[in-house]
Amino acid sequence: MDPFVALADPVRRGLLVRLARGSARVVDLTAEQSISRPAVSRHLRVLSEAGLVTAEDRGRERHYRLERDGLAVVTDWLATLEQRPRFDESVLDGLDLEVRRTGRDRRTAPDARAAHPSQEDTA
Amino acid sequence: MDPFVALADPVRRGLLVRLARGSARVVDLTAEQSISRPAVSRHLRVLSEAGLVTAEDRGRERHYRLERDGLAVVTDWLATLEQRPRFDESVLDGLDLEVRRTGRDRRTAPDARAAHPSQEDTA
DNA sequence: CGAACAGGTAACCGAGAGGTTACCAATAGG
DNA sequence: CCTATTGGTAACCTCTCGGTTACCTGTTCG
Repeated sequence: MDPFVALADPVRRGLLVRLARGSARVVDLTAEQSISRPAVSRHLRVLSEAGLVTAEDRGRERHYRLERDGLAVVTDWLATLEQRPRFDESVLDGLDLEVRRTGRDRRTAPDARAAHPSQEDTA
Repeated sequence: MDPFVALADPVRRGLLVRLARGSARVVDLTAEQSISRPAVSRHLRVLSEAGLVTAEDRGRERHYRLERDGLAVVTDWLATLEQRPRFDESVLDGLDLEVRRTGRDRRTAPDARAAHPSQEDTA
């Protein structure tokens, strides 16, 4: 299960916030969520399959716990996004505009658009 | 628009990854996504409303750019989750189990469950 | 043993997400 | 000026998501 999808639901985020304070049983989690217990149970299953929580059975009750390691895949992805490239194509992009304008006047270098390929032919 | 929801879709994440390399036009983005341009356009709108991208009109084309500041709300939330509480309730939780077991033998302190309130009465 | 409690699953249902095609406006450029 | 290009929007359709109620199993304990 995709952890990004798991985090998209506000109820599930609420459950995670609650579990960040410590493990809890399903009934306890349900009491704070104003939705039915089966709904909470399914949300917990999604979170579990996403690797964001783990469950431990103790007799007739099941204790869910936040699995912080599961957050790594999300934080790592975000970290790569925050890294700006060694050479931002957007400057290329602006440069491209200049070339094209010049091309309009000089009527040369029509291959300027090769910089950002818009292959309509393949589509 | 909820940035968490915006990040839940793999196509949108792909768009963000692409934009992390530099700004791009809609046709360019569409060429890499194997879905129709209107679909890409709507994804971009979602990302824009989530504050994850910004658009700049240049003539007839629109250049989308990654808005790294918009990621902050997500990363911040994740950061709070990763903070373990000064006193984890799960130890309380384990302690609670002891008390309850003792209670079973001694038949005393039935209010032990007050530690984790399961108010069925309110439901 | 039998009642109460904890919790998962199944069946069902309405709303919304995401895809497509068709259409439109605006700009670029021969 | 006329056509191609860019890109947004509308209408439509399907499928999944998230909710509920009903039902079941397993554990606890008087």
